[in-house]
Amino acid sequence: MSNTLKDNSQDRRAQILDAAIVCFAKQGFHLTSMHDISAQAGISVGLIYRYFENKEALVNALYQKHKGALTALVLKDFPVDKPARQMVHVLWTRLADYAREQPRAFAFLELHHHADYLDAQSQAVETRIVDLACRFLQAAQARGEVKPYPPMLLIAVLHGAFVGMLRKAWEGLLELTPETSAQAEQCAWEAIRA
Amino acid sequence: MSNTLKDNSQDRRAQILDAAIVCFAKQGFHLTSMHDISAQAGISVGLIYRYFENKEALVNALYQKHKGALTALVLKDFPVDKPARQMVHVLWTRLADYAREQPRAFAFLELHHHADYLDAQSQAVETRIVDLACRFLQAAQARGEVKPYPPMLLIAVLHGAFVGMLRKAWEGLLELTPETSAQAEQCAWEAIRA
Amino acid sequence: MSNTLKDNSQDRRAQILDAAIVCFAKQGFHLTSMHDISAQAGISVGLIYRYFENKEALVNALYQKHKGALTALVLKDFPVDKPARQMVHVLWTRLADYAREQPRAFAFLELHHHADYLDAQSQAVETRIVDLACRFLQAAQARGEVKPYPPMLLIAVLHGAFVGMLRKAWEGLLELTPETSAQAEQCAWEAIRA
Amino acid sequence: MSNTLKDNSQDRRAQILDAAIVCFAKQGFHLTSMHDISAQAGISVGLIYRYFENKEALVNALYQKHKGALTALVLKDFPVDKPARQMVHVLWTRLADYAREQPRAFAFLELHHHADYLDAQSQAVETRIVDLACRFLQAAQARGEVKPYPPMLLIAVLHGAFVGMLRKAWEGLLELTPETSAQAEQCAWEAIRA
DNA sequence: CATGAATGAGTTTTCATTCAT
DNA sequence: TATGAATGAAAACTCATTCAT
Repeated sequence: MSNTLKDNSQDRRAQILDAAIVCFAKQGFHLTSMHDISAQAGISVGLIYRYFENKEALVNALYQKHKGALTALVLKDFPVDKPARQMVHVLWTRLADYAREQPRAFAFLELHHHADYLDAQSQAVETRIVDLACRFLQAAQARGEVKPYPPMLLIAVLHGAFVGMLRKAWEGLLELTPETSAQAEQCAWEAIRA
Repeated sequence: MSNTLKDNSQDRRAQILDAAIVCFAKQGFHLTSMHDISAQAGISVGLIYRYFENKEALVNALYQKHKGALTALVLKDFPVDKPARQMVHVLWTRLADYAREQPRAFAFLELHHHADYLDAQSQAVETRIVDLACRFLQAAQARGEVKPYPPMLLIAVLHGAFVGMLRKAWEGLLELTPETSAQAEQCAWEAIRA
Repeated sequence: MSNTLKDNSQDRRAQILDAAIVCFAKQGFHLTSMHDISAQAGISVGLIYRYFENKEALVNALYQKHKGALTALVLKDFPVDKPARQMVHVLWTRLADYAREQPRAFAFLELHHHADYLDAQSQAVETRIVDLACRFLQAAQARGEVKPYPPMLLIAVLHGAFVGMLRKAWEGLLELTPETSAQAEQCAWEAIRA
Repeated sequence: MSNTLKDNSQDRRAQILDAAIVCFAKQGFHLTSMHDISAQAGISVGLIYRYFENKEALVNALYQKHKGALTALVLKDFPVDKPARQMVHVLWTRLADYAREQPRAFAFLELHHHADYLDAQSQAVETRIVDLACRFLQAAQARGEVKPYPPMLLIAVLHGAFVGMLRKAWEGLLELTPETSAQAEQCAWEAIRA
């Protein structure tokens, strides 16, 4: 195929990103050296720079990739016109699925504080999904299904509850089973329902 | 008096810790250099090492100091035998007061990910308060006031909701007023109530 | 014909050398990367190594090529048996023509300091022309036309004056016109004439 | 003394600058690593950065120091109102003295091409002395002592002749004695005299 | 007790050169 | 021939920590 090169190139990129997320999830951005990533990927340090301008560009590409994937996963056929309870259910289970299947990606996205190195584009990815969530919540408020509080507050509570659950699970303090996830979901729903 | 030395010593320690929290809250652990802290404190770098073994010991001392202070503040005359709703109210308002009055301490404690450098003792401080909270919740569960879910899950949701609220406020996406705080508290309560 | 290969080969060499001189004249040896040269030539990096052992061999080939070309140009039908004034005139105008027509080659040859990387052969090229000039000057001295100083000194003054003029022109401090060049030539002549 | 610290600091700076000029004169800017300089100075690499922001700041400080010293040396009690021949004599002998006594400084200043890294201030140092020389020459032209050519051209020829002489001496092609220097001076004078 | 100069290991980044395709 | 991905050594620069004063 004529696009073998392109494919190889994409493979390398993906390989580096995969290595990076292992390191970043485990140690965070600042404790991860470019050498760590190259070693994890089984390649030389210099090669990373053929694919990413620098460490910051790499972490931003990584953020955008996974935040984008998570967003897409959550929003795919999202039950926009269904009752809020069902939206919360879909949201929660999809987040939980993602956290279970891609624990490192989720850890990277939610466990660490990114403010240091995220660029405007990465921040925009986050902003976009928050805006979307706001609109859903406002619609639900209009239908009287959820509390008439600032939508951003409800998002904060929902998101915070989810992340709180995950953190305790990561710390080994909470066993994360379908049952506990469902219980947490119920909590989250009751937190915001009218 | 021999006490003068001790006092001066304590003053110095406090002075360094105060400088450190300014830096850590603003830039995080890894982006803060010992020189940053010494400059903020108006002393020399070397002097910090008379009071703290190394950077890690300093950050642990800082963590324990503020986590301890927060714990003490929250638990002071805590309405142990009152209804859960009231306990949540006291908890929430005390946390909110602390976050408002000691924004840097709260940012340091909750904004950053500490797993890298916290030692066993620091983790124990956290463990202690979580255990306490568990007991309160179990009592409330026994009284049928809160959901019969794993107490750790309820704690995760409560804590997560509070931190979520604060994060959005820090990001400038949410105005944190007594009213919004009260609304969030109501959410949190309904999240866990039976 | 087997010549086609040879010719292509020579073309490639020339193509690379042409690209190299653009880069070296602009940025100097150390700031020019092999990738810069390959990009300028529109070929791949690896290909350069089919024609030149390494970067140093390339710069030496380049030096010898242009120093040789300049030498040939200056010496072509040089008025060996004419009065020194006329020799200086021919020398000066040919140097000036070359500097005008091949500004990059001249910049490369005279603007930068080559001592770092020039090999024996490159230095020999320079030596050869200097020796030649010495002989001309000694003949002129024998005729009493130029000062009876060490010929090398007179060469140094002549060459230095020319390069000095060019440098100021490169720096934009001096407009280089036929008139100013002629004036400088007159200076140079009077510098060495008996 | 209360300024022991200041003095030590100045000593260190001077020590680093001294080491730097040895390296830069020998190898040029790009071939000299910060480690080379630290080794030459007998100190650690990191220490250089306490005294100079970075390599570029170091080379600029060095340039300004020596260009400034040379300028001061040349201009000290310069025979401004004396005949041009005498001015050329003073100029030439002082340059020659400096080149003999501070060969490395002179090599650094004149042998290498600085355009890459010199900052505005360093360039201003050079500009200032050239402007001054222009004024002297214009005055001499007004008195009919030197050729009525663009002053910058005369400067180029004078300066070029001197540097040309020095280069040949560095290359070992010319023995630089008081006599040859005087001869070159005579050449230089006749180059520009009316 | 207090300073801050000094160290050197560690980090990011570049680039000449090689080699499988 | 020709490519350009891959390597790894070396460079600039940082910073926690030490120690002479």
